[in-house]
Amino acid sequence: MPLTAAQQRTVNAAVDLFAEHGVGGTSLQMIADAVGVTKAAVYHQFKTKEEIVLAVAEGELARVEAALEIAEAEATPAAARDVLLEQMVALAIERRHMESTLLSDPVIVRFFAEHEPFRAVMGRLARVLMADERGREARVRAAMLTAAIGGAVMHPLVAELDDKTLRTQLLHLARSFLDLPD
Amino acid sequence: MPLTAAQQRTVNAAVDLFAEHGVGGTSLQMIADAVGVTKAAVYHQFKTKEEIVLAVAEGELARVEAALEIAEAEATPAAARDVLLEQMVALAIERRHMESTLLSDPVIVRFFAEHEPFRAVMGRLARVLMADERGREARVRAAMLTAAIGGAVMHPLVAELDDKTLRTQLLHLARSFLDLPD
DNA sequence: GTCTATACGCGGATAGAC
DNA sequence: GTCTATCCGCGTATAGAC
Repeated sequence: MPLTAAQQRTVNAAVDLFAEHGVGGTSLQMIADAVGVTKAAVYHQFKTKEEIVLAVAEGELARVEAALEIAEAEATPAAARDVLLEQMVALAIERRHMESTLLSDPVIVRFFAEHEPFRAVMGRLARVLMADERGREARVRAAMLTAAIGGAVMHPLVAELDDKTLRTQLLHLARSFLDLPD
Repeated sequence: MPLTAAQQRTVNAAVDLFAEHGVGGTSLQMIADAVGVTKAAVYHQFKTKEEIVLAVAEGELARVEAALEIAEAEATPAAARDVLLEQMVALAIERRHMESTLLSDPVIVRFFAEHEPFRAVMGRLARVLMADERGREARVRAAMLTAAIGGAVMHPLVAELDDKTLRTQLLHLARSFLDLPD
């Protein structure tokens, strides 16, 4: 179900505010003020705050799905995995400038853990990431790699690196973690 | 400054509730009920909710510091790094059973990012983790490794693995990421 | 479809009595 | 140390105007 114009304005404002103050730290009043309407007007667009969070999360999910589409179009599992690595790194780099807490927010995390559509996408992501491997080691490796790319961009240690350098290093080290050539 | 008995009871209750519902999802009323007193009594122990969060975060920090003490007692940087890896994996495994969101919670993350004592410990951790290396690659690698160990334990992909297996795999893969022997 | 007005309950926080 | 009472802001919710 596509969003109406008013809903889209609300979501856009919410994304910025969630990224800056966290979901729990963002009130409907703040969102309403940012859009330039009243609380009740926002509440009319989305029946609950959770629905706004859901819309924001779905927006994020859509980007991951787009990355998956590109990767899964490759001919071999190995090629798909490598393309997915590039996509994941690119998404993570974009994300780093939203003060953000957006994906580490418990509320968002809960959505990604509980709602089936999110789990399905995460399953696809894991499958491509593991290529043709199957064992425990491959699972742990995929879990670590996902966490490493997503978490490293927010780490103070890399705060001073510019986007291009960080992107190159992340991709290089991710490949080396998988014993892939550069 | 050590905690009074009443403060310790409050903190103990808070840790469990934060782990289950997140910081934002835990009200002072919930903490008060868990301890068996009123909200105002809790407020007498800690002037604000943030002070409770701080006390909880300091408890977590103390464990990381203890791990660092053990690692830094080693004779060489390489040995210190390897011992620290073991300690970090052990801490992460413990943590996995707190539904948790505790360390990924925006409120907690903010504390670790803004308060100097936390930054100092994180600096020590990074230093030991990088051993005698200095360059950009070492920094990104340390950031990825920290995120990978901390984040992987919560990943759905490894949910079915028992603690011992996960611990072994994490340590094995962390070492391989650093090109270390097992 | 979009908005205003208004009300209810809850969570964070403070003042002051015991 | 703990209580009662109270204040304010926010999230939820409804009725109704444009």
